[in-house]
Amino acid sequence: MDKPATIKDVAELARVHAATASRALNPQTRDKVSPRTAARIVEAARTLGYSPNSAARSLRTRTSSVVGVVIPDLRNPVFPPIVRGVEDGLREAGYLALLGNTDGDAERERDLLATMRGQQLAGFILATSKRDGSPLGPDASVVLVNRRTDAGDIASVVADSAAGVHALVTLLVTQGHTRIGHLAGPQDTSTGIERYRALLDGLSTHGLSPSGVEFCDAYSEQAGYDATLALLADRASATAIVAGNDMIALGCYRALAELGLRCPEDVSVTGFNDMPFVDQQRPPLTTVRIPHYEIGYEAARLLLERIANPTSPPKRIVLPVQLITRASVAPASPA
Amino acid sequence: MDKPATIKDVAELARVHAATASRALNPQTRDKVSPRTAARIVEAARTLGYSPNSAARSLRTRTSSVVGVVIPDLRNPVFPPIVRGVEDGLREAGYLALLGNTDGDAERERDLLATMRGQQLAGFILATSKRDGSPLGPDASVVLVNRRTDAGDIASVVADSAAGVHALVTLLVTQGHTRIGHLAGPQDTSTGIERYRALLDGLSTHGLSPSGVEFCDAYSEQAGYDATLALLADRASATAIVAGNDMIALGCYRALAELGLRCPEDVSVTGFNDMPFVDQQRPPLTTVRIPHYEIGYEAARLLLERIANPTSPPKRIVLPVQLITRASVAPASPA
DNA sequence: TTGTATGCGTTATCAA
DNA sequence: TTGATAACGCATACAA
Repeated sequence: MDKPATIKDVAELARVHAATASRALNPQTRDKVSPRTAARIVEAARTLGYSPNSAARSLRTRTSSVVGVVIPDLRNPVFPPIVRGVEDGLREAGYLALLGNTDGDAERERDLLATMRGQQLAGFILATSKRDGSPLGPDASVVLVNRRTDAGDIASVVADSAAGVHALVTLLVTQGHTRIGHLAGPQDTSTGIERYRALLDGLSTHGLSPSGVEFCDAYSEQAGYDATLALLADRASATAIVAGNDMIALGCYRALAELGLRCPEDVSVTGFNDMPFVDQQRPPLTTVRIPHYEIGYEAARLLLERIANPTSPPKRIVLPVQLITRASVAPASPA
Repeated sequence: MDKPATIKDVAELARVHAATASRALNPQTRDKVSPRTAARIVEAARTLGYSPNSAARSLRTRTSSVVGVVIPDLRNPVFPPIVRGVEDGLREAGYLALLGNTDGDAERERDLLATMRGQQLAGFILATSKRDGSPLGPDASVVLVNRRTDAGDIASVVADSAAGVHALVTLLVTQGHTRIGHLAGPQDTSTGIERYRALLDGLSTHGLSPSGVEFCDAYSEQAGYDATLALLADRASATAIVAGNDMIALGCYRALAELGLRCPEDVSVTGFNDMPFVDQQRPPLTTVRIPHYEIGYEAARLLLERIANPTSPPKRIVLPVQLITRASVAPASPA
């Protein structure tokens, strides 16, 4: 077992030509060879421990069983379950995931995609958050995660952000809140802008408008902290705050504590994502659970579908979300 | 820009032969071509947006710029920062990471490595936890993370578990604890066994032996919960519990609460890893911080070193850990 | 310093 | 149904 066996070795052992061995070993073309010789070839491959050289195959077929997966930062807790779902979905079809982080930097993303493009990848799953630009040539198989192009000409898998925000708004209104502020996520991300729009929309169906909106420049605890201070400096009257995501909500918690405001007695707070451990915060956070793993899994399935059938119209999958009610929301105080 | 430019296109545009273009574009052999023509070739490559076909290159050179990274489960919070560090370290050298999860399943690991082996990878970074067996042929470049072979013949990067455990023991003893129990991690993992041994060793230097040891079959909250019940059923006398990691410690928290025991008043608890959000638990957890990102980064550097120089003796890097003292440890009550 | 020739392992086309 | 042949794009030993 010095050098890995090639298809030629297999062919020799099975006393056929390499081309025949190739046909027998390839599920696509197996029926073009007689069952008897096919069995002999498969047997030979097994005894030799043959595994095809993917470089040679890629060179010949101009594709591979590897998919590029590009995300902003794996340390952001929403991405691990997504990537895990992607990986599981890919592996079922014998595909592997090539992972890259961009930190939300457009230049890093360009570099990374350029590097990946040289790798004969079968396709891409992009979970980067920026909304602008179609990142790859039209010939590439691409699935977007948590992100859609305005044109809608690229396949995508997203959670139903709008439904989640509407559920939050309905919950708050039901609890008697009428002064509802918003800590919006970055508006150059599709989640940020979608949730903001959904909030405006949801409030208006109840005849309300936001009691202040602050825009965070990042989905970070610090940005949430800063935005909360700004929001409550302008108008201290909001009795409920809808945060763009859980990290922002945690920053909001800290700012409220510093201002001497209690949650939920003085101000109700909601998040988005249902990150690990937000159920153990003080108070446990009311939020919207997104099926991260399923998003990744569906994205992988969708990409494989597109690879198999590139001309089919690009699907857009929207997965349902779930309202998770916890102690950070209480009825509005009569004050 | 229909089909990607090949080296032949570049050569044609620069009015040289493909071989010359290859030499000029390859850092290794750039000095074998005159500066003037080299500049012309580089310029041509740039205008054509040339990027080398990695499949062809791999086929020719029998290697690639891709490294396999194998972990148990990306959703375990210790791994994202490690993988991120790996990725950053690799990218500095133009390498990419092919990621795979095994769920700690030996068969899945075998399958995955078999699939990856067919991909002409330059090397492997293995963060799987099982201790047994050398997973790949001796010819492969491999770096182990959080794991060492008993033989020590494979390069590895680990945190100094023993020092961390010793620091915890010293802290507890200094606080007056003499009855210290242990919720050991799985003993088929190197971290589990190392921490257990270090605990025995650390206690013995203070003339103590453990006040009960329970072995968890997984690094999970549930396993920690079960083990705590078992530990305190046998002997309710432990005033401090050293958990194998943070997840086990959280399970311990839950079990203590259920038993009506207060932490830290009745029982002090320590964890290991300093996962996100354990500083926000009730009480905030005393634990040992492991430099996860740096471990990944150093693993990547070490692997690249070995790829460049395969015959050099395999290094074993041990990174320092840091004791994080929080409210889950209090002086032993005189009871 | 540059050009020529060859082969890496596989698959697709063509012929038998 | 099988065999022969060529080509994918690149890097290198050798010749010029």
